[in-house]
Parts: sequence; C-alpha cells; structure tokens
Amino acid sequence: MTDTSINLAEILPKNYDHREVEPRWVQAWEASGLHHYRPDSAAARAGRTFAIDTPPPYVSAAHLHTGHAMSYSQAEFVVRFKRMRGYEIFYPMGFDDNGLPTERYVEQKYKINKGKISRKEFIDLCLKETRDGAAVYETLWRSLGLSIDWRMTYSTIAPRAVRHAQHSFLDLVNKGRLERRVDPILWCPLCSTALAQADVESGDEQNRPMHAVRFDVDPAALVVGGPTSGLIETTRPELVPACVALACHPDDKRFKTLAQVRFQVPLTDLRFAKSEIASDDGTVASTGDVTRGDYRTIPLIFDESVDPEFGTGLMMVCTFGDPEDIAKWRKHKLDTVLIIDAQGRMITPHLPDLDGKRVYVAAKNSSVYNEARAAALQLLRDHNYLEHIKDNVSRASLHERCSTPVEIQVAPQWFIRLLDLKDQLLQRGRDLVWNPPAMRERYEQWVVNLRWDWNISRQRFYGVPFPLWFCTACEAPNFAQLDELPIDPLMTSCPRPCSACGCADLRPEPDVMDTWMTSSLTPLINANWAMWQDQPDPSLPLAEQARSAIYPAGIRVQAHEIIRTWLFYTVAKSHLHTQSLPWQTVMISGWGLDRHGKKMSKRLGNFVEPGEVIAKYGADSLRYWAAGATLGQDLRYLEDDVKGGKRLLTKLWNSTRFALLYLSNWQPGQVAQTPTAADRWIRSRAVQTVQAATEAFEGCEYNRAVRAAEGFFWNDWCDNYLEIVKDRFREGTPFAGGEVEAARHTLLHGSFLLLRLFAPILPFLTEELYQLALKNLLGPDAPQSVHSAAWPQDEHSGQVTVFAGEFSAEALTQGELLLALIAAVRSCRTAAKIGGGRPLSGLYVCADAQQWAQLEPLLPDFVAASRATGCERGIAADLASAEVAGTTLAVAIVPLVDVVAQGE
RNA sequence: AGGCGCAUAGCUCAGUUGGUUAGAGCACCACGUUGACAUCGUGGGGGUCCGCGGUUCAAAUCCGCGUGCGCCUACCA
Repeated sequence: MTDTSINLAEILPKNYDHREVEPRWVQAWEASGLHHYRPDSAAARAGRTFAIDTPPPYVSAAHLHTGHAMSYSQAEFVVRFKRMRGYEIFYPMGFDDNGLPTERYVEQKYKINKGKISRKEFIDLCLKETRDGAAVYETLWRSLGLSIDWRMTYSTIAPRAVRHAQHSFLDLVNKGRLERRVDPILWCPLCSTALAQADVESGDEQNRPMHAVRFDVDPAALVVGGPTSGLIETTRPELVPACVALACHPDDKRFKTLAQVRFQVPLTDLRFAKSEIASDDGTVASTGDVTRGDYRTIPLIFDESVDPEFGTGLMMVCTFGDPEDIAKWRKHKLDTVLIIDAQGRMITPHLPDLDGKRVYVAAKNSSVYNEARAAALQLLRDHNYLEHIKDNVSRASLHERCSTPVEIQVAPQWFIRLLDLKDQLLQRGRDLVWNPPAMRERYEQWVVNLRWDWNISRQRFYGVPFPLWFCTACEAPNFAQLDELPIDPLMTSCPRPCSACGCADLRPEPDVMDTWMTSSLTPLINANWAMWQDQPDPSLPLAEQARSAIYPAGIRVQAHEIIRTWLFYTVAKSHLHTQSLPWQTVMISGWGLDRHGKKMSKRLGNFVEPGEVIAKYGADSLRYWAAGATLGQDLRYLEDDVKGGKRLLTKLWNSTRFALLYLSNWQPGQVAQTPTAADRWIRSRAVQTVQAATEAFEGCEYNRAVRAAEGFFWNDWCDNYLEIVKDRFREGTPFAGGEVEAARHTLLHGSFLLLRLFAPILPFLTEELYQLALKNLLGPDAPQSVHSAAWPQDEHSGQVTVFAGEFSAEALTQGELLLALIAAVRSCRTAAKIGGGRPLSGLYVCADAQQWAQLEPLLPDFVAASRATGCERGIAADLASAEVAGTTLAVAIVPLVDVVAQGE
C-alpha cells in the first residue's frame, strides 16, 4: 500500500471559498495575459483565429441584471471552448454610449431642459455618464469571468468609432447608396426626431375608438342623382383638417359614378379673425370670433388598397396619418397639408381651439384622448360633422425608446436605400449559419416586410455628426475627405469653398446619425476597417495584418429581439461595404425571465442584481444557471438553480480532493497497469462523454454539453466509479499492484478530463483545482492553465485524446451489468435497513453457469463496491434479495454483523 | 390577421434522424454518517407527455385540426 497519510488539507482546503478564489483568478489571468489576442501566435498564423462580436451594451442605462449576465455568459462558453480547441481568440468588448438612449438617460437623470443647456455641456454630461457606466460594466464582466481582451475595447462615441461611422457614410455616398430627400418620415413628437422603421414597435391592444365623420359634397361639383355627403371612419379625428382626398375601391358600386365629385373638408370653412373681432361693435357674442369662408375641397380617388368591407368603404387620406396615406399621396399626387409640428402640436391657426394642442399622450398605455383629439372632436361635434363613435380595438405604432405614438413629418433627411436590395439581403441571411436555425425566420420576415429606406438622420445632439457642410448659396452638400475623419462640422468649418458654386460660406448639417449607423459596424470597427487604407499605426490596438483573420468574424452573439435592428443593419452594412457577411455564424440567445416568466427589466423592477448573486454563490454558480438555457429559449431566474450550481462546485471540489488523496505521493509508471472492469467501463464512458460534449459545443448547444458532463460526473464518476474504486486503496485489499496503478491512472486522467469539460462553464473552480491539485501531477509539460489546456478531442481527426483507444462497447455493456448488480445490493440494503457502511459477510448471485461465467470478470469490483468478503453463486438465507433489471439474475445479501450475531 | 416558438412529475425543465417500463434537478417520503462530500449518500412515491384525428408493427417525437401562453411582423381608413 502507498502511504495515504498525507495531510490533504495542506493541499486542498476542506471547503471551497469562491469569495477568495474568484477575485484572485481575475487578477492572475489579467496579469498573465491569458486572454490577450496574439495575432502572431502559431494558431493565428495557421489560420485558426476565432473572433467574436458581442453586443456593446448601452452603458449609460445602468440597467444590468442577471439576464445580461446570462447572455454574455452563454457567448463566453463558446469562446472558452474554442480557446481550448486551439483557436487564437479575438474577444473585444464594446460600449454603446452613442445616441438617443444615452441622451434620454441623461435628460432624465439630470432633469435637463435642452433649451437651457449648451450642446457642449450636454455632451460632456453624456460622456461622463458613459465613462461611469463603462466602469460598472467592466467590473461586472470581470467578476463574471468573461475572458475578454480588455485592451481591445471600443466605444461608439470614441474617435475610432466615429471615424468608422463617417467613413461608412462617405463610402455609401460614393457608392450611390445615400441620398438626401424631402420625404414623409417616421417621427417621434416627444423626442422631436426622425426614426427608422426599426425604431418603431407595436403598442398593446387597446380601445382606439372609431369616429364617423361626414364629408359634404361640394355643391359646385354635385353629381346628379349622387349622394350629398360621404361618411368616413377614423381613429384620428384631429387629422380631418389635413385631409387631402377620400378614397374608395374602384369596383365599389356605391361610388362608381362619383369620379368628378369633390368633398368639402370639415372645419376648413372656419376663420378665426381675432383682430377684427376686437375692433367689432363690442357686444359679447360667443360666435363672434369665428367667421366662415370657403371650404377646402378634395377629390375622390379610386384605389385597390381600400377594402370596401371596412367601415363605410370610404376612407380619408390625410397628410399624414400612416404609411397608407403616404402611398396614396404618392400614387395619386395629392396635395400636402401639414398640421402637426415637430413637437407634436397642431398647426391650425384658423381653429384656435385646436391650434397648439398636443397630439400625443405622454403617459403610456393611456386610453384617454389626447388634447388635440378632444378639441377636434368638440369642434366636429359643434359643427355637426360627427355622426357617431364606436369602440375599436387596435394597436398604435410607438417609438420603442419612449413609447410615444409615432407621427409622420416631412423633412429633408439622409436615407440609405435598402428597399431595392431585399433579395440580396435575403440571400445573405440564407448564407449565414443560424443557431438555432429557426431564428432565421425572423430576419427573413423583417426583410420581406421592410417598407422604408433607412433614414439615418436624427434631430438630436449626442451622436455622430454628418461629415458634410451645405453651401448657403446653392445648398449643395460638400463632403469631408476620408482622411479628414473623424470630423465635427459644428466645430470645424469646411476647409474648401463649395465645390459646386465656389461660395465660401458653408454651414454644417445640424442633425446627427442614427445610433445604429455606428452599431451596425461593430465587426468592422473591431477590424479597423476605416483604417485599411492607412499606413500601419502602432498606436492602434490591432495589427493590420490581422484584419482578415477577424473580419468576417467567427460568430455574432445576441438576443432575438434585435435581429431586426443590430443584426439586420450589420448584415446590410457588410453587404454594402465589403460584399460579404459580417460573420460566419450567429448565436441567438433568449431572455432572462423573472420567476414568474416575465422578462427581467430594470424598469419593471423584477430584476435580480448579478453582483449580489456572484457574492453569495459565486460567478461559477451564476454561469451554471445560465448554461441551463436551451439556446434561443428564454430562461427563468430561480435561485434554486443557482444553488444547484453551488452544489456542483462543492461536489467537484470534494471528488477532486478524493482523487488527490491517492495520487499525491504517486510515482506513475513504476508498475504496469491492469485495468479492471470498472476502469474499462468508466474510461469508455469518459470517451463517450467527450464526444457528446464536443458535438454539443460545436453547435453552440452548451446546455447539452453541460448535461452530458454533469451526468457523467455525478452518476458515473462519483456515485459509482469512486465508490467502486475506494476499496482498491484499502489496507489488505485483494487487488494487485497493477490494478491499483490502473485506478490511479483513471483518477488522474479522469479528474483532469472533468476539469476540462467544465472549464468553459466554471472557469474559476476548475482553474483553482487544476492549479492546486492536478498541474504538478501532470508533469513538466502540463499546460499553464486549465483554460489553455487542449480540449480532449482533436478537431481534425475527431479522436478523443483522453483514454485514447480505450473505448469499448463491450466494456460499457459489462459496466452496465456491474452497476445493475451494485444497485441490487443497495436495494437489498434499504429493504433490510442495513446502512451502506456496514460490511456484508454473504453476497450471492443466482445465475446459471453461462451467466456466472459472464459475471466472473466483474466480481472483484462488485465485491469491493458491496463491502462484502466475497461473492458466491446461489441464493442464501432470504434476508434480502433483489432482481437485477432485465435479467434473471437475483442478488441476495447477508450482513456481516447478523452472521456474527447468529454464530454467537 | 400572418409567422415563429412553447405546452412533458407539485415546481423549473431535458428528451436531435419515431423504437424497452418517458428522464433530471428542486420539493416530498423512508433509510443511512469513523475516511472526498450532510453543501452528502441510498432507496422510494409521483406523469391522460394540452385536446382531437391521422400515418405506422411502433408516436412525447411525424402530419392535420383545435385550445392556451409568449414573441415577431402586419393592420391600425
């Protein structure tokens, strides 16, 4: 027997303390540069670089919860797996501090009135919040163990990203993809800015009453025998004064004869003439402030898009209530009557009761009429245009950042033309590898349903400035040169006179770019795309020669709700700029939900602070919870599941301690090993497990990998193999030296295998165990860290490298039989109320000669695991017995103490 | 209104080419601690796999219809 009297506690403390261990490894990994990207490494030179593109979170929002910890952990499982597979990892972290979300956050936090603060003061506040937020994020990501190369960060408002966004803009100008148009655009009246289709979401269903409004036929255009009025139904009566046509279906018999008719627009005859009233005779007259003039009259148009069955079959067309209005306005070349201003106030000087009233309700989900609607209804009622009101359930289109119903404004904006590229963008989506595959459908549907070109102008302060000036004389845009970027035309005047007319007086574009204009470039920013033409700049974080290795990137990881935005825009940009996909693969994660199944959010208050969970249970436990989600599916946060992670940590700690007990003073190789049935079984199971875990990780299915590893670890390794093998090290064991040697080999390589299988999920615990317990045992060539150890399956050959060549189906079958026998003994013990620790004097298996021959190789392990003195064929006293599942074998036991008692 | 996803034990969820008696963790019941682990072990109870119909020797799994929930998109005159 080997000396087992070593003091185990000196090597591994009895308990694992994540509070002490985790921060220590964060420091050590940082100091050793373990996560640094090395473009000149052997792997990189061999073309094995793996670049990952993860979401740059809005740092200013300070909204971190365990849902975020979940999705970033899931991304990182794959990173760690790839690193162990031998890839050079490029894992940067971005911070999105650009654009409207930041502005709104700063406005609310400091209760800012934009009229009373300078643009510069405001931007400085945004930058401050941005820095503070980034620090909070970095602290959390580090404590979560994310293996980010922190030298490779980017910020979407920093010069490098600004340069990219402006470079992208100019490149698209050169490619003829960008144009400035005066067009109806989606508009948020609360934020006073234009929006893109992707910034709009559907509101909840609510009652949006339908108002029937009568339009009288203009007597001058009356059709003989035709009606004298038409009835329309609208949810937006305040838009009636902006009506420019009534529309019906061309086949609708009711209106067929009315091609020449004109309708009077209600309320347009009213004239408010305050000065005249004031100089009037002075008598008090309630109607005295209104006089009557001519109605504005509008045509009837015929359009296939009108549903004759809907409402009255007659529809009003306003400029502009919705995209349908725009379509008819374009097609039929209708007039334009704008009655809502940029702040969402009515412009109706002739209707003072309505003029200046807001068209939106700031409080979300309110079914209360907005003030403009209430005023318009009163007017329509007073003047007898309102026939009736009825309930109607529908949804409003809301600005997704503030939930204000969107309006349509007309203003000059910069557009990236995308609608003509739908087919090409769909093809890109099909060329991309989607995990899970079903998520491609969301992209497909978004592209198919795209109705607006991408409007990138935002009437805000905090964002990337457009790199151009307008000539004050001829209005021609004068663009900056690529080598002048980044540039802020508000701060720098145009270095040249107008290229069109030579005028020297140019003014900057006051708008800023849509935040997605920058975010859509993250893979290109990481690759320093805008600098590809430059001379190499040593101050940049990335060597230029590395760019082809990291662009297109290996993988994009993100949640499903931003497929239509971040993913779509990124695909579009890469298509336009580099004629390629931005990445080979996407991995779409779900949401973190609260225990009731609602999406976690800071705003709803149903969130859990990840920092608190990490403090209490450790980052590894939190990561274990995150690993439980099926890819693409949402995952509830349940503290019990995190506790399950903690249990696994403890079990791994203790089982490795156990292995170490018999390995510490071991000199391997002095005795030839002769594996027993149990050794051959567990080694084959190990090989099987590696294959399953590898296959799962390759498909981004980390949860399947964890399940495979955990099942092997708990059920096979701990509950059975370790129990069987204990007896091999007992004083006076019948096992020979070669069998003890085999057990030691199994313990060492099995333990190391387990640490590697769990390393992507539980980086701290596995590293601690590796460094304290296993590294020295593995000899001088042992890897520096468990995270730089080779994954136990070779990618090229597909061969499992641990217990190589030892897989045997027969060993597995034999092992199953052995486990069944052991389970039968346990069952007997329970039936006879005999504890597992009590030795047995009698152990019998009822078997025929052939079965017995089959069992004989198993008997040493069986007897050892049963704590019996031996095993015989046949049934003894009926103290307890159990069937072995699926066979005719029966097992019976006799507890040692009872025999002793009987004998006395 | 269209699309996608989900529906399996009391709870949270696995179950990938259809194939023994449908699984895990938690919870529950009983038993068991002097050697890795009570943050544990062993044994056990517990399921109309949402419903109906179909294909098949065989369906939780495939097909059709329906119900409920979630999400995406549209409509929102």
